[in-house]
Amino acid sequence: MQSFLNLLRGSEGSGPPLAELVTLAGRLCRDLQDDPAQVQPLVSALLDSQLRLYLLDNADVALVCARVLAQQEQHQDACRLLEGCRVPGGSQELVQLWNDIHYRLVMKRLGVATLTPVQKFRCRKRNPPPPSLCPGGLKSRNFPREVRQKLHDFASGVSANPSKAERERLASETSLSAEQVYNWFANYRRRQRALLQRAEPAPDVAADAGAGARGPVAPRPSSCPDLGSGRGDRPLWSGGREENGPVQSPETTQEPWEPLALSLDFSGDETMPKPLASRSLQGAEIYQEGPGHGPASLPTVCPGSGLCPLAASSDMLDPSLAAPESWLMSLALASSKEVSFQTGQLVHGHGLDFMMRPADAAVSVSIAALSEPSPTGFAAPPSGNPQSMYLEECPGTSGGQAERQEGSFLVTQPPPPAPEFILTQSPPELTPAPSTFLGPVSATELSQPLPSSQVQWPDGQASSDAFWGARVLLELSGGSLG
DNA sequence: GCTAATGATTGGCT
DNA sequence: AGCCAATCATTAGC
Repeated sequence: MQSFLNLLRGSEGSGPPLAELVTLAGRLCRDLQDDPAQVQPLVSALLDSQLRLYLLDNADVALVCARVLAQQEQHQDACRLLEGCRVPGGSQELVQLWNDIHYRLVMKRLGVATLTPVQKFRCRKRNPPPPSLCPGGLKSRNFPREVRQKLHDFASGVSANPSKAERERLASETSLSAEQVYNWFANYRRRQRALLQRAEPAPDVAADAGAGARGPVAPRPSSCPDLGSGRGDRPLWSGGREENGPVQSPETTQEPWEPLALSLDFSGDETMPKPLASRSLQGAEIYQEGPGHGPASLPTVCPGSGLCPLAASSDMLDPSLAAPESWLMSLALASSKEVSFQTGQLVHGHGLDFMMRPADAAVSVSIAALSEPSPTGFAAPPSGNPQSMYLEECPGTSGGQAERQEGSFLVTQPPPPAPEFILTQSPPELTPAPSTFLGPVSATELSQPLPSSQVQWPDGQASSDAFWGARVLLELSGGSLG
């Protein structure tokens, strides 16, 4: 120490110091930084030296000197010192010290002993470190947008549970580490679940039976790569800041529909394509046929020009119907577009079975969900009190005088006095149409623009089990179908 | 300044 | 190792 001070004094006035002197000063500072009795005179000598500008280009010298100044409450001097030093490549430690100094100033000003993380952040924003300390500037902690988009696309389009090989590939493609990719997907899954749980207003007891909330991801059919990881891994259609997944057609992004609050309880069934489920109750849209079975092959949602405007007023819809019933309904509607209603006709499509039955009032759609893929046949009408909602065939675009779109329905809210929505406790049989309801469908009416239909929902069960086994029993109970 | 989103960490569990 | 919940620190958007 003393020999260094002598060396320092001997070097003054003779031009720039030797690099060795600067290096020695830095090493000494680092070695003595925890010894106040020695570091104080060292710092005084360094700062009093005519060579201080050179010495302070050493990161350790600058660090220790500024720290000592800060400890002596000479914050302004410490900051000026940090602003003046030219450490090659910058220094994280110096930036940290810069921040610490400003934290102390803020604490002093506010009269507090500590700062919250947010207060520290604001302090850093207001007092960015000098460029000489961080030449590259402050980097955003968040991943670049393109990176997040890529990860999100993978999560929504392929799997939210990528294999190790997939994660490594994504890591190389995004310049992230494998651990970062892993964390991203873990957070993604977790937050998608949280999103669903938050949007879930009422527990569905029946739906929860037999499927633990933390159960493993339901196996996905090989033909359904899109949905593999379950209830939480699909993006909302238009909610939040998340980008839309690839399932959504470009057209849908242009629609001004309000995102419907989701209230899903798949309860172990993780195969439900939530976006479709929620969207199915939103606005005018039709489903176009898609190949194969299962949600991944669901028809592409596209806005129908007045066709099938589900949910005349979506805000009246009970969010608990957003899925999966509504989604099944959508499937029903989608599939029903493919057929003409024929009494007794069995229709297969999209993994669902439909049967058209003769009746004399309205269309009753009963949905029963099975846990196994449905072969043919029909699900027994659900027991208990089904919830009911009403469907009307789409009125189209011209003030209700629409073209007939066979199988295209409009979900309407029930007339008053039903306050909330359409979930009335009704007997398993057909719910009588309200007075303002358009009423039963006659054979002749079915060939007219606005046949009415009524849908009965099972209580709970449909939302509990796998979509794959869902059967829809579409009972066409209105008149004979000419 | 507030709030929600985001990335990371920790500890427990299988 | 992989997943989870809880939590923290940071950040963007308003």
